[in-house]
Amino acid sequence: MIKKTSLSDIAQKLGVSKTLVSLVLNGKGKEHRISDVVCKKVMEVAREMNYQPNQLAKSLRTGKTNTIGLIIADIANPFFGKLGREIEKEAARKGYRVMFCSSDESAEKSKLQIEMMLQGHVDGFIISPPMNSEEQIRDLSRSNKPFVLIDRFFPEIDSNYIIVDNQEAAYNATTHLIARGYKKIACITVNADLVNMKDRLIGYKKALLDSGIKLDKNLVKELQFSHESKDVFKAIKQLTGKNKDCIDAILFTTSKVGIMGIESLNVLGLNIPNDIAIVSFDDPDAYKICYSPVTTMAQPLTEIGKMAVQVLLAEIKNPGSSIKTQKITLKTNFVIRKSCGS
Amino acid sequence: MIKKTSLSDIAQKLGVSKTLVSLVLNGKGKEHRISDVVCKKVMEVAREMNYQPNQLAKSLRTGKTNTIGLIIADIANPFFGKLGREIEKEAARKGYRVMFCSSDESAEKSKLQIEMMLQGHVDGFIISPPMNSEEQIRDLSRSNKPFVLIDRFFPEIDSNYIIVDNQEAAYNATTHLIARGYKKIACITVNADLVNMKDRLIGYKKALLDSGIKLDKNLVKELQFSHESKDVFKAIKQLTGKNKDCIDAILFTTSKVGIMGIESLNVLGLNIPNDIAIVSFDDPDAYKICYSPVTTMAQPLTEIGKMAVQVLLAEIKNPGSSIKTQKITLKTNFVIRKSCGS
DNA sequence: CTGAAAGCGCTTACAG
DNA sequence: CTGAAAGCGCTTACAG
Repeated sequence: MIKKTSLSDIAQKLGVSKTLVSLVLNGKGKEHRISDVVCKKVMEVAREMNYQPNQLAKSLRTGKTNTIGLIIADIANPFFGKLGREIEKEAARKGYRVMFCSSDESAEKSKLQIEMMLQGHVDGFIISPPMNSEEQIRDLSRSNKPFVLIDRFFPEIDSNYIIVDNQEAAYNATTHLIARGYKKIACITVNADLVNMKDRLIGYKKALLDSGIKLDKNLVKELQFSHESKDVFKAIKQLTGKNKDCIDAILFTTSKVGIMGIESLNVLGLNIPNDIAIVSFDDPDAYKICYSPVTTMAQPLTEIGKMAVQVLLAEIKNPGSSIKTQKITLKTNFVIRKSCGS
Repeated sequence: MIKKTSLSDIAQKLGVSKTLVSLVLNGKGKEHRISDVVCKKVMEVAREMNYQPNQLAKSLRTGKTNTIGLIIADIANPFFGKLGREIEKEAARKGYRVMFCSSDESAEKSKLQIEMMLQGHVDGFIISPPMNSEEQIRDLSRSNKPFVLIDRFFPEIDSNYIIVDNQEAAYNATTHLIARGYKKIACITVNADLVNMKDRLIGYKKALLDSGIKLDKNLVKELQFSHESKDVFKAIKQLTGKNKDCIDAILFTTSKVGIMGIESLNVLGLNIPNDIAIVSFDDPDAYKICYSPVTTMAQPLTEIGKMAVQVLLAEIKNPGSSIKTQKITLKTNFVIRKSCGS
C-alpha cells in the first residue's frame, strides 16, 4: 500500500513552501527566478517520492479537467466504435482524455449524461445528438461548455458541427444503381427525423427524379429508431413479398440496417446482386467479407474525429473569443465493390 | 451563460449554513434531525437555482469518484466495443461511469494510462492487460486501487480476473473440425505469449493429439501483435502455397485475424468450406453475413462485463476486507454455422 | 528569490 | 436542531 505523496510532503522534506514546489513542478521555476539548485532538488525529491499530482485538486482549482465528454449512440456499433477511437487518438495527442457515454439514441439518456458530465467532469463535449434532443443541446449552449456535434446537427441551432454530405452521398449511391440498370430501387432507413437521415432520403429521391424514375412510396421503409433484426426482415419481406420482380435493388442508409438486411436476404434465399443489388452507408468489416462485397458510402471517420477534437479544443483554449461556429461538411468516400453487379 | 450555483449560494439565500444544506441534499436530513420545514425549503431552493453539485469537489473530499477506468486493446475492435458497452451498462446501473482507454496492446501505453487514471480519476480498474505488462499490474496491486483483469491474466499474479475457458474452447473447435473429416488443420494466432492465446494453442494441440493426428509445426502461424492484413495474407499464402491439398482447415484464434483471413481466402479464390473449412473465436457481425457463415466460439460478453463490474464494485465498496481474489472462468458458446461444411 | 494565505466546492467531525 | 471550522490537494495573486 503505497502512500500517495502530495505537494506538502515534498515541501516539508525540503523545508520549503508548497508554493515553490508547485511552481517548479509546473515548469514555472525559471519564470519566477527560482535558483537552479533549488529547482533540481525539488524535481529530484519529487521523483524519489514518486510524486503524482492529484488531478482532481488541480482541476478544482484551475477549472480545467483536460477531459472531453463524448456522447454517441452505441460504442458497440463499429461505426461509433471506430469514430470514438479516432477521437480518443486525437485527444490523446493533444493531452486530453475522453469519457464515453452511449445514449442508445435516447434523448432522456443523453440528457442525463450531459448533466452528469457537466458536474465538473469535462471541458467540453463531442455529441452525436439523438432525436428530440434539441432542447438539451440548446440548454448546453447556454452553459459555458463548448461542444461540437457530429454525424447530425440541428439546423435551427447555431452550433459547431462536423458532418458529411449525406444528400450528395445518397444521390450518388442511387445514381450508381440506376446507371447499372436497376429501376425498382427500395430504400430502408431509420431514425428518419434526424437531419442526416432526412438528407439521405432527399438524395435518394432526387436521384430517382433526375433519372425520370417515379418515386414509389411503398418502396421507402422507415424503421423505428429501436429497430431490430426482425423489423428489417419484415420490411424486406414486404418489399419482396408479392413477386420476385417487386424490387431489384435496395439502398440501406446505415450499416447497422444494411447488415441486418443482408442477413434477411440470406434467410429469404435472395442472392446479391443477382436477385437484388444493394448499396449502403458506412464500411464495417462485414461489408468486405460478404460473399458479395458491399458497395458503400464510407465516411471519413479519421477526419471527422480529428476535426471534431480540433474544433472543440480551439474553443476550449480560447473561450472568450466569439469565433464563429464551425460548420463543416465532409465528402463521403464511394467504395465500389460487387453488390451492384459488375 | 448560466452561473453555476454552489452550496453556499443556497445557504446564503436561505440564511443557513452550508453544513445544513449539504446534509439535506445528501439525504441526511432525517438522520441529523433537521426539521422537515427546513429540509423542504432547502430542496425547493436547490431546484429553483438548478443546483448541480460539483463532483470534483465531492470526490476530492470523499476520495470517491464513482468512475471505473477501463483499459482494453482497441475500442474500435467490435470484440472490445461490445465488451466495453456491457461494462458501461452494468456500471451505469450501479451509478458508475467509465473512462475508456485503448492501449493498442502496448505495455507502454497501458502503463501511462494506468498512471494517468491513478491521479485521482478512478476508484478502480478493469484491464485487459497487454503483453509484457506484468510489472505494471504488480505495481497496481501495491496501490490501494482494486482492479480486475479480463480476457487475459497473469498466472503468477494473484489478482481478480474474469476469463473464458480458452483451452477447452480451442479443443472443441478443433475436435469439431476433426469430426467432420478435416485432417490438415492449420492454426493462425497472434500475441502468442498471452495466456489466453497460449491456452488456445494448447487446446488445438491437445485435440490433434487426442485424435491421433500428428502436429505439423509448419501449420501453426504465430503473428506479431501488431498484425495487419498483409501478415495474415502472407501466412495463408504460405499455408496454401505449395498445392491445394496442403491444408484443409484453419482455426483462427481471434475474430480480427479471422476476418482478415476470410478476406485473404477470398483474394486467393479459395472457397469456404469447399477448399478450406474455418472455425474461429468471437462472433462479430461479419461472421453472420459471410457467404459461408462462420462457425465460432462466441464469448459471453454480457456476462464477462457484468461480472467484471460486480467483482470490482464489491471490492471498491469493501476495501478493508481481504476477500480472496476472484478468479472466474466462463464457458464459451459454440455457434455452429456453415464454415466447416454441413 | 521565496512564503503565507486565500480559495476552488465540497464533507464531516466537533461543539453547542 | 444548527453552525463554525478544518481540510481534501492543489494554484495563484500578493507581499516582501
